[in-house]
Amino acid sequence: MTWDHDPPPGSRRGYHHGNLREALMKAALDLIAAKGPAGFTFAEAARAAGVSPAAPYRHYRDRDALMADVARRAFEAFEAKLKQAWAGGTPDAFTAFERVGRAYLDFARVEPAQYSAMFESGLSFKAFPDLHIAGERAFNVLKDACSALVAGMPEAKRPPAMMMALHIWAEAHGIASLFARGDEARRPIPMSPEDLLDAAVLIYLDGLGARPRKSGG
Amino acid sequence: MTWDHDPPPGSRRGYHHGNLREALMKAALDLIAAKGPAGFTFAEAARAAGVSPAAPYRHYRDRDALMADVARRAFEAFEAKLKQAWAGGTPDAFTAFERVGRAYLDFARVEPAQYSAMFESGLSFKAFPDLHIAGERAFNVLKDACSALVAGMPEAKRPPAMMMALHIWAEAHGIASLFARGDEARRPIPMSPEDLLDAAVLIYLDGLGARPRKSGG
DNA sequence: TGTACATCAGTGAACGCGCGTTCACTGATGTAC
DNA sequence: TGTACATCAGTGAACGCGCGTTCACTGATGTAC
Repeated sequence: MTWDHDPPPGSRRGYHHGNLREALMKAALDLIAAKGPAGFTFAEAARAAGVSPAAPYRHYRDRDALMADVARRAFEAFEAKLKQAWAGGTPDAFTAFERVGRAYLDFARVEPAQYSAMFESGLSFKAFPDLHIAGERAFNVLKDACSALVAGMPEAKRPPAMMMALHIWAEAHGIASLFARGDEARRPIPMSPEDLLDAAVLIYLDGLGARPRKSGG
Repeated sequence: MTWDHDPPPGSRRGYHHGNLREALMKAALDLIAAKGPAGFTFAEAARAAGVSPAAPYRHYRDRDALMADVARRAFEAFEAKLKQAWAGGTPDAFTAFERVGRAYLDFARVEPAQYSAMFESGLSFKAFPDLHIAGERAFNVLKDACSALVAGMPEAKRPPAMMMALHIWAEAHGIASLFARGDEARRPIPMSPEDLLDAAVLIYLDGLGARPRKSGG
């Protein structure tokens, strides 16, 4: 057995990097975290990965292609987190739904660079269909949760899950990008973003008549 | 009388530009509209304004200072539009409130570059206090509208205007930046952003118990 | 009304820098036999 | 197991380019008298 294919971090590498794609994505995320979604260059990512400026061209056509790959992977991680929070709607849809909301903001906070890559990179969905698909899949977690949440309501009063999901998404994204970001552009508010979203979701569900009545009102 | 101080657009100018500050801001807005908030340089703005690359330094310390001035002016225009839509809460607070929501999205749509400058420039509020103040003033229009809207409710059930304003703002901003933007990063949805926000506000106000009952429900 | 002078708001040339991209190349790896 | 060879994934030097910034300068404007 040999460790050549899996060098410990920081070890000397030979002529071939071994996992440059991965290293470039990590470098890109670090640079996004430090300087915003527009704040990295192909050359800089190469330097951070410890290779010559020409090396990235073996893996990506240009900077945007690298960015798109980063964003796609971010959407996949985001989808996984939301799914995990939903946990099949256990113990009940309502509880699980609130957990999804908190998971949304959590992701934006813990992984601001990934959040930026997904929503602030300015990449065209036409140019990167994979990205579009990955984004849809993450959104569908939210939409399915909405469906499950209102499934118990009488059909006539049941709101469209699509509309509901768009409302919740917009609220969560608005809060994340205005009040929960990690950089200097964050706007200070007199409460936590999590509490703010929690309250918004409660009020919204009350408005729909979709909240289980616990003690009247 | 002379027209020297107010040259018709396109006319030949002399050695002095006459209104370079204004011209630079306009150039910046055009470039933001074309290439996003990160998509312009000091040199490019100078070129667009028809002056040498050194000229802007007589008016702005650097690119960020120009950007901040653009954003500050955008906030002022935004505040004016929201105020105009609110129109003192006439004919009634509820009607006026919905008008403010539509005005919000309208601004984001008609002036995507200004919207970008306000919310996606990534400028630090610490570094540009004027910008912070201008943003607060625009926000206060929304907050005052919220106060007026819930003024008729019994005090015990009245929600805090600050929370309410943050909720509405986040929803409007989320919709604007996800679904109503002018560039390729817009996500297509099966309804108009205006209708989406309208519905969200109605449901939210119902949840608060702040909507006037017209025909039961 | 004219003149001298200070100040303002431009010019244009120059600089160093980092970026994107190409190129011929080369070391390492995988595979056919 | 060994060898020849194709392919892969890097190097490093080079290029043209636009940017930010500085500098001595200069034309236009405003003002004191």
